[in-house]
Amino acid sequence: MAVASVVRHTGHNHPRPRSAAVVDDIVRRLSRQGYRDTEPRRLVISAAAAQGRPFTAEELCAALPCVGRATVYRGLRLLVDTGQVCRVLLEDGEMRYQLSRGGHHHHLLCGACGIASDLDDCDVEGMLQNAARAAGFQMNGHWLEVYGRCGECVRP
Amino acid sequence: MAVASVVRHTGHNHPRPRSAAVVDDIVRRLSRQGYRDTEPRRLVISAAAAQGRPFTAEELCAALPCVGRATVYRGLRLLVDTGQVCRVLLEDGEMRYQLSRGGHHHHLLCGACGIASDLDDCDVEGMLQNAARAAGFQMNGHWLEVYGRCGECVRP
DNA sequence: CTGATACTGATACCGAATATCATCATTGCG
DNA sequence: CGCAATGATGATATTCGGTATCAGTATCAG
Repeated sequence: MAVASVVRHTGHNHPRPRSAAVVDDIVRRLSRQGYRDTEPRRLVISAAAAQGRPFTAEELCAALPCVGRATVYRGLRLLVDTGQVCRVLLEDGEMRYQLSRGGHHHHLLCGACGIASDLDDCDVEGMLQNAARAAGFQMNGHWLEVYGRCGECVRP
Repeated sequence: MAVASVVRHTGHNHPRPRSAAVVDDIVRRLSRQGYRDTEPRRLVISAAAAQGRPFTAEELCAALPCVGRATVYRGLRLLVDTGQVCRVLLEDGEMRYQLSRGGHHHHLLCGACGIASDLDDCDVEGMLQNAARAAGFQMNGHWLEVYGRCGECVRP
């Protein structure tokens, strides 16, 4: 794959593919938290960024035959734990992953093309707070996924 | 309606637990769909009904040492597929199960005691429909879990 | 440069879930 | 009621996703 062959882990000034900026960004954030900047880790991030739709750990492994399984799994877990990648729950219960743009948001999951777009501006929070409080429940978090068809798949 | 006096398919006449009505109810619904009324299946349903909080397949197996693993897994899957049992997604991504009272509802999951109570009267549906439509998305389903502390755990 | 140490990756391992298949139980039907 | 058809069971083998191990390596602070 093109991306993998170009990305380097040293600080050289090569012309980079556009996903390189995203990778750099994440690597920088990780560095700030004490995590090292390594090539396998960059490859994992790069592959995650290259996926067009929510992916599984196994798919990442398949996309990175040159990186050890354990490393892919560890890298993915690190990204999830640090919030760089968010979990995406499919309608059938399968768990997948997707690079996160950060901030609170939910996913609009298209059952046809499988793409997950983000829904940022939705105030379920307040409504849920009220409903939960009415039930004597102190809410401090929620998980929401929305399923259906994206615009492209509805009107082809 | 006969209040469940005896278990029909075995020679034993155990006194029925009070959950027997629930079990009968589910068995009847399954029968209507062509699934047989068997003792192992009843045991699985009964065990599922006896759990006080969301459970895993393994927990059911442990609670039913006299029923084969495969049978427990098959039974649980059947219950999920037919809507008798609903999936409960924990905050950390773990999937558990719980007997469903039917009808559309969400779960208020207490992180302290682990109990999942139901939230029936909440109109996230409409709000989500609007938000999704605004994003050019045709919504036809959603998954929502609410996390926090139940009344008992907040004020002990 | 250099040492401390975080990281890697081949492999072994683990646990959850499913496939197999001979046997058994349930139910419809005569 | 009794019998055949077939759905269900359960011991076992197997698959599969994910983690633990650990010797060797790369990174980065000093």
